[in-house]
Amino acid sequence: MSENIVGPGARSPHAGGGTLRHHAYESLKGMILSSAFHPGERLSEVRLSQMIGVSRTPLREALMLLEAEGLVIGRPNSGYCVVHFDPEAIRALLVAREGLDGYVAEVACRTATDEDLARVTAVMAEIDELDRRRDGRTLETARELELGLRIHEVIAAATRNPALQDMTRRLYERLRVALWLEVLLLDSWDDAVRQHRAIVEAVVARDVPRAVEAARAHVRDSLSNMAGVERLYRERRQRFKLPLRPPERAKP
Amino acid sequence: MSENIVGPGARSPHAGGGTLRHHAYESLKGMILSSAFHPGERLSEVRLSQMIGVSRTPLREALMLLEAEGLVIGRPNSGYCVVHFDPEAIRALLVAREGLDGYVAEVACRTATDEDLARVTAVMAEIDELDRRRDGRTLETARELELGLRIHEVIAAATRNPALQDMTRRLYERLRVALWLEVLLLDSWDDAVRQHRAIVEAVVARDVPRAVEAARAHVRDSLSNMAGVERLYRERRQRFKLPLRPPERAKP
DNA sequence: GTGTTCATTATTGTATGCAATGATGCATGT
DNA sequence: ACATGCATCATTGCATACAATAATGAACAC
Repeated sequence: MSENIVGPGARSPHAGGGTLRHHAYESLKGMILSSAFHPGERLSEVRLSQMIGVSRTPLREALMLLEAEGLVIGRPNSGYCVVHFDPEAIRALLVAREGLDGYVAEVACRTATDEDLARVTAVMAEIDELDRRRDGRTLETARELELGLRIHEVIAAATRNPALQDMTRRLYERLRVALWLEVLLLDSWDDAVRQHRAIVEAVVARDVPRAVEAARAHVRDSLSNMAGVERLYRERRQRFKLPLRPPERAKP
Repeated sequence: MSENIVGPGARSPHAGGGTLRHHAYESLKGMILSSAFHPGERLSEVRLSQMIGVSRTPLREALMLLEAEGLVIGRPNSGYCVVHFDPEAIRALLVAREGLDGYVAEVACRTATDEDLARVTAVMAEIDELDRRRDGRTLETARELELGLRIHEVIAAATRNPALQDMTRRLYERLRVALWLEVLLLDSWDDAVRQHRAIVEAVVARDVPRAVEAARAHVRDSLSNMAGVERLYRERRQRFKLPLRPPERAKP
């Protein structure tokens, strides 16, 4: 559950598991990605340090790491807040993702070992398996999201390129909330399965043009879904009476 | 001179100019990018804090930011060291750059405003200007590098996509030392001018396929140069009696 | 009623002290 | 001579205390 995308192989910053900074980092990231805070909510250092049970020093360091990853934003002398669901920013991230995923697929076609492809196939099999069981209408949104990320993770790993893996990992982490909303609010699972299968088949066949196009089409679909996600999200937010961009302070 | 790639518009982490952390961050980054330390050199927190004139706390935070950007690496309870010039890692970064630059060119063709294109043209004019003056064999390596980065910066800005700008900025920062060695050790200026012109013309003409191919070819050229850079670098390092990978400690 | 000013308060930024962990060198035994 | 174990030392990780800055609210003038 605490697995990152592109789990082992792409070290998270100062990966040491024993340190309190690492603990604070993981805890906070988990809270944020599981929507424990309202979007845009202000993050008080003392409150968080008490919640997590560490001093302010490691907590501040964790906050800075998370800012570097784009999950929180902070202005000097003004503290940090959770990123809000900003449709425009999400669209920009998705546009970037279209290029990155396409290129990752392209490189993976060329550099993947047979083991890499086997791993990709294995994850795809898990997706199919979930798809079969799902006919009974069992709600497994969390597992859907997890597998949807995993398939991209193993494809990125198949590039054997740490830089590409890193960029992929960062991008998906920033998109995670939005993707979560997508699978939660929209029922895009069937399409997702089809598209993932198309990507996997093309990569396994080492068919570069087809893989690139499949990967890009997948993201474009996600992009066109975002309009609907935004609408549903706006409704939900209104129900909870959350302001649009809560802490947006005056800018000089 | 303290201008980042993708200067204003892409905030550096916790961009506040007044804080000591920011000062420490900028100072350290400057030192590293100007090769003030040997590659792989160990960075003692107390020594650095005395050099820069701040306490350990903001310095530690600056180090963590730099780690997140890939300029230093740190292992828990063991401190930080400057990244060493690792040809394999550089190649991986350049492979990633090929995809990113190609995609940036593609998006820029579609989304650039006329002002954006004017800025691109302006920087290209500066390059041409430098090229003309340079016939007199005046050595202006620093300016060459600066303009070489700037042209990519303004093209990235022309995408109007913060995510792509951010990824570009990060990638070029990590590559900066390698690119510096490239223009310093090899005399690749003439080729670079030609390639930059090809990219600019294609982007200004909004010719997507040509722009993508030009951008990619430029990076591929850089990639094939790296072999030579590595050889020359190895010689230089040997002259200074620097070990290959200084602080590589045993891994369990 | 609205806008402005100032004092209060809360929160962040920085410095320092202590504890814990890893590195270093020497002595010792084989 | 080489390896092993131990003691010492340096350095990092963390917590806390203090200073500086920004947010908050009340009082006041218009």
